[in-house]
Amino acid sequence: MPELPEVETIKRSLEPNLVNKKIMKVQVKMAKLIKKPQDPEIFKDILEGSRFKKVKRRGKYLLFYLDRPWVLVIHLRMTGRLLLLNTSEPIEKHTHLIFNLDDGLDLRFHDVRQFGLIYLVPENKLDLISGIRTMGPEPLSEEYTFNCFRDSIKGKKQRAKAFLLDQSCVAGIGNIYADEILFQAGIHPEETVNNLSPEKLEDLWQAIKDRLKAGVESRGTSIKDYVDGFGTKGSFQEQLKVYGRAGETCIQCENKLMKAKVVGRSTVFCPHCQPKKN
DNA sequence: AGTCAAACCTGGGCGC
DNA sequence: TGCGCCCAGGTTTGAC
Repeated sequence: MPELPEVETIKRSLEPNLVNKKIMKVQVKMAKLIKKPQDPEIFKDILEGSRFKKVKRRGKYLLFYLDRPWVLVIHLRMTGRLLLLNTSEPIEKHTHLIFNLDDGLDLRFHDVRQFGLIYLVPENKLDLISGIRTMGPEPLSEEYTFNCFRDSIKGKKQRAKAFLLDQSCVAGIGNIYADEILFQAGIHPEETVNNLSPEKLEDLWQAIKDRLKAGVESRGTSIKDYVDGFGTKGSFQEQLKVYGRAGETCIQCENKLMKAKVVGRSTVFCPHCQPKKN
């Protein structure tokens, strides 16, 4: 479900409402989602009595720092949700984890497909989580300069779509934003990245920053499941130019948008505005 | 180094 | 209404 803009929006909705809140009780309803530590009782023992100090995002991961040297790390994968609700609210189906806080609110983890990942690791051992250990640069950070981007692409023979979806190349992009970025940059999803001209590389770098930034400003894309920590939908779906529009008309040239499988993911693009060189 | 299919799950939508 | 099939915002694994 959520890509960088959605996870960032969730982070922003949760942080002001979690900082300094104490976890009174942890209810584990589906232990298999807790990947570390293995024993859910240890998970509960460390969390109960802790206070949230800070919430961060890294790629598509949410990091909840505590007033103990431990970090709660959550990846929402496809259908995960984190919601702040009154304890009195009925517990919806597919709610797998509940944190009862000291102000009458719950932080609840809800996940229809049960793909979500939950970890509790020592603050200085975030590298135990392989997806974080190998995570590429944050595309909206100041450090993600054109030089940084160009270096990250140097020598790569992946297709453009594969590069964007590879979290070790650049953090946080998923299927929706990958298609939107490639359309904006005018790059065919199957173009090999080391074939791109310097101009096209610049376009791609700009498009990564621009589309992700626009997604954050619209508070994410709500197509099926995505909502922020208060259940509020985003609005970036209104600005999608290719994703979900296969067979419809390109907004730039009036040709028909094509659908293809690239890197095992459904991909929509305009063959005219995103030509392939070879 | 890259690509591909399968696996992990449930539910929605479609054709019949 | 029901059945079977395909699809879905992500990532890992193992085979080539």
